[in-house]
Amino acid sequence: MNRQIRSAAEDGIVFGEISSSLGFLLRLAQVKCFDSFFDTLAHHGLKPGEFTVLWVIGLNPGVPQGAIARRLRIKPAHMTKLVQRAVDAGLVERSTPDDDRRSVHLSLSDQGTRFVERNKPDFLNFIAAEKVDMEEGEFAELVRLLQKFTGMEQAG
Amino acid sequence: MNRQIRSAAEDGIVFGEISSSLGFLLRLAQVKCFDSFFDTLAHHGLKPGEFTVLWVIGLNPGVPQGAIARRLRIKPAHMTKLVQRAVDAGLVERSTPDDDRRSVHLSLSDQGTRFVERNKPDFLNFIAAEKVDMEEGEFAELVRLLQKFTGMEQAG
DNA sequence: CGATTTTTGTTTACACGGAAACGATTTCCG
DNA sequence: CGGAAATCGTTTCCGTGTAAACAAAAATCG
Repeated sequence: MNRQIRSAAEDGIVFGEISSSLGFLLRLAQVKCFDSFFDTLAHHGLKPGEFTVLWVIGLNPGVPQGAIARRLRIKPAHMTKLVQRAVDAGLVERSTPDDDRRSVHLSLSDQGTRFVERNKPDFLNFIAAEKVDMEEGEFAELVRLLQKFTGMEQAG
Repeated sequence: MNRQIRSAAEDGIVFGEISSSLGFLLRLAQVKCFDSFFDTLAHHGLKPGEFTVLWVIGLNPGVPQGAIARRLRIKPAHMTKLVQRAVDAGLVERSTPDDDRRSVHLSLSDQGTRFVERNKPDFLNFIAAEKVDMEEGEFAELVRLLQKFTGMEQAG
């Protein structure tokens, strides 16, 4: 018998060197987080990226749309649609400054501010709860290393 | 002057607690890996997931399609198309075992085997090169923690 | 055995995100 | 100044991945 075939049939699938690939592991980890996010926060009708954008606008009122897009690695075409939906929902307000009439600056509306404030606890609790599967120190270390890898150390 | 607005205008955007969110960091990290992948391996005409599937089929010939989909977190509907393209490209062969005629088992064709063998070095070099931005030990630790988080420790 | 339920993969319809082309403005320089 | 180039955001079009409904086969169970 070919042991490799048998083990595959038993779902003992072998991954080889790819199981040390950062990109591969990141995707698996992200899917896991994503699933967890929806299990926990689906009832808010929010997707992770949507809440993140609201959150960042709230912390940086008047920020140029393009600046957020660059920092969050959201492509301009997508950012336009994301912002459009948020404006339609009454959560975000656009303004065009006189000193550069190409650009669009973003702020939360009063309703948007209340929305973020109201959902903030759940969102932060979710961040805290992500670590359930790991030992405390290891989770902190994982976050630290990812911050370093992504260059997010200094933006807290 | 409002310091927060000024710093935003200078792109000194503040992220607050979200910069410790695992999901947020994973997305940024994945985008970074993704960009790096295309900078390095675009000329192969491969996307990361496509090569990964070929790789895993190569290591587990005759593996059921659904088993790969589950382990790689690829949804069945997507898996069907992915496999269809690989079959159309002559890289993968389907077979329906007699003992379960619902299922589909996958193997690399001769051409697919040669393809994986030929591109393996570049792919593995890419995995090795991902660590350029970090210190050696930290990169290894990051991989270890992600393996633990995703439950990939034992599948190497 | 025969009807119901479960499993496996496919089809269809759609949402998300991106590339390319574009319009509007600003900046750069000759 | 004035034309060329760069920047900023939007629009259009398309590829990718998903959910839902489906078809076929196998397992379950009365």
